[in-house]
Amino acid sequence: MLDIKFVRENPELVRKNINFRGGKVSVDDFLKADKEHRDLIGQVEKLRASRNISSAKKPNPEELKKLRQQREELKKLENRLDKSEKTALDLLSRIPNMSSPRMPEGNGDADHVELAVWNPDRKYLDQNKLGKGFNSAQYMPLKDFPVRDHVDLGKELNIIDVEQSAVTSGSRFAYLKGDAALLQFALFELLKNKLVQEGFEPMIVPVMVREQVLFGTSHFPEGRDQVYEVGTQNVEENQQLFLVGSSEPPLFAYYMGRTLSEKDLPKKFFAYTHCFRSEVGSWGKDVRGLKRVHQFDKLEMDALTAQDKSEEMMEYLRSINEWLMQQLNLPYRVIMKCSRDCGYNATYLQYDLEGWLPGQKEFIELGSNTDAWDYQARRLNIRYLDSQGQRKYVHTVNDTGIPMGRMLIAILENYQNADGTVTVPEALRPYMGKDKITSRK
RNA sequence: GGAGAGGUCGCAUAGUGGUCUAGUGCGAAGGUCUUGAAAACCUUUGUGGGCGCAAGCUCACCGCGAGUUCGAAUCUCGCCCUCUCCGCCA
Repeated sequence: MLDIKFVRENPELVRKNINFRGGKVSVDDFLKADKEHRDLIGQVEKLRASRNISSAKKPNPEELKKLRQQREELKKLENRLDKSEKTALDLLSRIPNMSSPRMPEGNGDADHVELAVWNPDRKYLDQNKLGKGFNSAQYMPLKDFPVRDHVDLGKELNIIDVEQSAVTSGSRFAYLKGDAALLQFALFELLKNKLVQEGFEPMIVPVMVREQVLFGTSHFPEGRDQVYEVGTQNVEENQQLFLVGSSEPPLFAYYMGRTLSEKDLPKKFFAYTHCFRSEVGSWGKDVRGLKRVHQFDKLEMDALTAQDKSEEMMEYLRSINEWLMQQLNLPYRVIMKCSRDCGYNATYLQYDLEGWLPGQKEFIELGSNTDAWDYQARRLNIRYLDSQGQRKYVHTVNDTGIPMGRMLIAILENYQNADGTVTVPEALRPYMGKDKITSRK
């Protein structure tokens, strides 16, 4: 969340930014609750101070009577204090992050700014051509035969089964078999090796976490309906656990409450986890195949940086995204997301990586690269001591890395051949042990 | 699932209702001494919030949350975590 003092001192800037981002929370409501809270703090502390003085020594019976009365008064005030604090904090936590000056204003697809467009044959598109009104899809490669989508292809090759998953689990699940499963492992190997070489720390993390963790990364309160709650029956008493939709919450929460040293920054790490998403609100949309499922696997890259270093980190993560796509020889673009479609409240600036699908003739989102500035760090209370001994909040940057299911879609559609086989991308062959996926019925 | 032990300032430990404004040791920072260092000695040493231009004043924090009390690290209840043992188990 934002620095409470910043909001008090710059209500106009914050209001403008909420509007820019299409938020609904009212700054005035917050300021009012905050003022009430601070007034109550003053009253409560005055009472506590006088009590502390009176109780320092054993009071006489007459004083006791007075003090008993005072206690009741204090209790009432303290109740009001708690309530006002919760109200103010709840409102504050719903205010979106301030936005990068680079973030374009807009509502959706037409308003994102293209940063790079690449295809395997012609490489980068001239930067000067990018911009509003340019249709980069026309630059992307097409097939000269009827293209099957990943669901048909997966069925023909007997490597993706969404019929049996419908029986076992319902809609929005999939079985990956044989070469599809091997492809996923190969993708993991390719990026994992690169990240280890780049000095990222490999992590295996809990995928069931407490509310506090999801609040910390600002997936709560606003994104709560996207998250699965675990029933309490087989869980420790009074524990409400949630299935994560991303490894970002448990990864960042690993450093929750800690003060790091500036010389330990940046910290780069990655995790490979299942991700669970309810997808309420998108019922009926993208229901086919692997595109939007309740459970998928992800290799995610995250980083903690010193202040003023997160933008650099974001570019670095983007360079890894692009390295991966170029290793795989997949056509893609990188876009800068616009103000009313830039992920969640924590976003300071967001890039999306989109792969090209020659069958659908459209781009598919393959990942988000988000600079959250100090927004998550403040909630998670992750700080560092700078070289002057000043305590500061770190900046957090997170990047999807590889969303396995969707990357499979991109590979299957781009690498299919007219005869129904799929060529294995060269970079994955060492891990696949073959160069072609053929039907194995 | 059952039984027991424990959780106090960076670390280690003391503290079982009011000089606890949490003591002591270690560590760390500064200083004295020294050619330099070590040792010794002296001083300092947490986090967060509110008020204030500031100096400063004040509140909260002893795993977490409730409660008892004029007053809680200390008493009561609930919970969490760690360790040991039994049971079950990949």
